[in-house]
Amino acid sequence: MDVKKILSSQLNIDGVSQDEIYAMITETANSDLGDFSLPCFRFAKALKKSPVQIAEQLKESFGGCQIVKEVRAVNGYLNFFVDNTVLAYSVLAEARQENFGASEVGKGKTVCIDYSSINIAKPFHIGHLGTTAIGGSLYKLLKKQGYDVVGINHLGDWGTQFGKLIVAYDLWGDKEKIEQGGVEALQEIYVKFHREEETNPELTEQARRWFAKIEQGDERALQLFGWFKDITLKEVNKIYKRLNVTFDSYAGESFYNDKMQPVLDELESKGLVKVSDGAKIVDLEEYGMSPCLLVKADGATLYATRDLAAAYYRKNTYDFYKSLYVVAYQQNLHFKQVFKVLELLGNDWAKDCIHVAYGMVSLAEGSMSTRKGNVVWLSKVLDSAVEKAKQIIHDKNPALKDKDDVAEKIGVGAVIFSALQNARIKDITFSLDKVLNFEGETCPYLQYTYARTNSVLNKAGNAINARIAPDFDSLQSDESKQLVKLINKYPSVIADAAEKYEPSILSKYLIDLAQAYNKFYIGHRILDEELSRQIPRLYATDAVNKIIKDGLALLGIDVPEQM
RNA sequence: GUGCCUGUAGCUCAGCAGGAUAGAGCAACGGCCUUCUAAGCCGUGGGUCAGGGGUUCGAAUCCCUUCAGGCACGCCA
Repeated sequence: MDVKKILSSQLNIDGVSQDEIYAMITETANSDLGDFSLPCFRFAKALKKSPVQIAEQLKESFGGCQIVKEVRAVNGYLNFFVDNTVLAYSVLAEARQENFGASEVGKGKTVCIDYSSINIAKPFHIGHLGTTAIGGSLYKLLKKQGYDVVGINHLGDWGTQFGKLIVAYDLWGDKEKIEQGGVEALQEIYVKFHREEETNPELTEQARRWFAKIEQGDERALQLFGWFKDITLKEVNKIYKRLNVTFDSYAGESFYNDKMQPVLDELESKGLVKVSDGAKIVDLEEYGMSPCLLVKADGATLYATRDLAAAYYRKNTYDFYKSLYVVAYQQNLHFKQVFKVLELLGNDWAKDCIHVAYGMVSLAEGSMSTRKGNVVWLSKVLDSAVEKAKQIIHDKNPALKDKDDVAEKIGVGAVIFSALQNARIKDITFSLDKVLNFEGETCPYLQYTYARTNSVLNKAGNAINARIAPDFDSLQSDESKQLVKLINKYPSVIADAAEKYEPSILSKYLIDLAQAYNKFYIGHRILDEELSRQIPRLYATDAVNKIIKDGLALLGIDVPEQM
C-alpha cells in the first residue's frame, strides 16, 4: 500500500500539484518524529506564510484517514504517525497475495538485453560474472514488471583469433584432448600460439590466411570453427544453468556479417561517411567525440559497424521499447558513438538504446590477460564456493538432508550475490576470501533467514489458516513496525531496481528485510503466543519467506529449504 | 592534454530528483544457545561525508574549483 499516496491525496496546497506533494513526502529518519513527513519550507514564498504556519494550517485541514494515527506540526514539518495495526492489517494481506511485487507497467512493451556476450574459445572468467549476473537479473526484474524481454548473447564469434586457433590446433592440437579438456585445452594452445608468434611472424601470417578461409566459407575452416563454437557453448551452458541465466538469442558477431552493408549504404546516402587515412568514419567532432570507425583502410569492418547493424536488426525484429547493453564502462565512448550515429541516421529510437555500464573486475594479484593465460575461471570460483559451503554444513549442521544440493545453492548464490550487492558502477577487486565470507551482509545470511522462516512456518503447521480473528495490535513493537514497513516496500523496490537497471537496490533491500526479520524473530516469540496473536506474526514470517525467495530468484539465486 | 566515472568509519559499501541527530556489514573488544535454526541477536569503540568556495531556511546530496584514483580517446573487441 502506498502510504505517501494516501497522504498526498489528503493534502491541498495552492499552486502545488498532488504529484509534487507526493514527491516531497519523505520517510522520517527518527521514528520519534513520526513515520512520514512533509517539509513545508518550500511553500513559504508562494504562500507568503512561514513554514511553521503552513504546517499548522495543513495539520488543521488534514481530513484524516484510517492509516494515520496522529498528525503533528513541528518546526515547519508536518509529521504523520502511522497506525501500525491498520498498516499491518492491509500490508500483510497484500503481501500474502500470489503476485506480490509484480507489476504491469511494461505490458505490451519489449526490452532487449544484450548481456554476457562471451567469446568463443575463450575462458568464462570472473570478468564475465558482472555482465552475466546483472543482465540475468535485469531480465527477471523487467519480466516481473510486465515487459516482454529478449535476452541476447552477442557471441564474440568472429575475428582473426579463430585463424590463430586453427593454426595452433594444426600444430599442437589433439582432437581427443580438446574434446575432453574443452575451452581450457583450447586456451592452452592459444596461449602457446601467442608465445611462439612473438618469435615467428610467419605464424601470424598463416593465421590471417586461415581467417580469410573462414570468411570465404572454406569447408575445413568452417568445420573447425563450428567445432570450437560447439565446445564453448556446451561448456558455457553448464555455467549458465548454475547461474540461472537464459537467452532467447545467440546472434553474435558472425550473424551480422551480411547485415552491415545496408547500414553502410544508408550512411553513405545520407552523406555521413568521410574517408580519413583510408578508413571510413563518421565524424563526430561537433559532438565532442572522436570519430566512429566503420571500415578499416584494408576494407574490414569494425566493432561499431557490427553494433550498428545489430541495433537495426533488433529494432526491426523486436520493435523494442528499450534496448539495453550490459557492458563494462570501458566502452562508454563506443556506445556513445554508436548511439549518436543511429541518431544522426534519423532514428528516433536511438534514445531507447541504453548502455548499462558496470565497473571493472580486477584481481588483487594484478590484471587478467587471456593471452597470457592469467585468468580466474568462473567454474573454479563456483566450485570453491560450493566446497566451502560443504565444509560449513559439515561443521554446523552435519545431519542436514540433501547436503550437496544445499551447498550448491549456497556456494553459487554467494558468488552471484557478490556481483549484485553493490552499485554496478563500482569497481571490484576480486577476492575469493571475501566471496567465501558467509557472515553479515551476504547471500548465505539471506538464505539462512529464509530457512529460519521455513522452520517457523513448518512448525506452525496449519495455524496460519485458523479461523480466528488475527489480533494485529500484537504488532506494535518497533521491530514489528519496521518489519511491516519493509514488507510494504517490496513492490516499489522492484520497480526502482528495474527502472534504474540496478539489481543492487534489490540486494540491499533484501539484506535490510532479513535484518529486520531477525531482530523481530529474536525479540518476539511466535509459536508460544495464543493463536490470535500468533497469526499476524505468522503472516509476517510468511511474507518475509515469500519475499526472500522471490527476491533472490530475481537475482538468479536459489534458496535451500533448510540449511 | 580532453571527456566520463569514482572518492562517506581501519576495510567493503548504503544514503545523493536537497530535509531534522550520516547508517549497515567486515575487522576489534564484551555479552546472549535446557525455549520457534547462534550462517543469528545485543552492546562498545570508530566520521573534517577527499579539500576549498558557492546556491539555499537547510548540502554527504545541487553548482564551481582543486586534489587523488580509475577508464577512454582511429583502423582490437
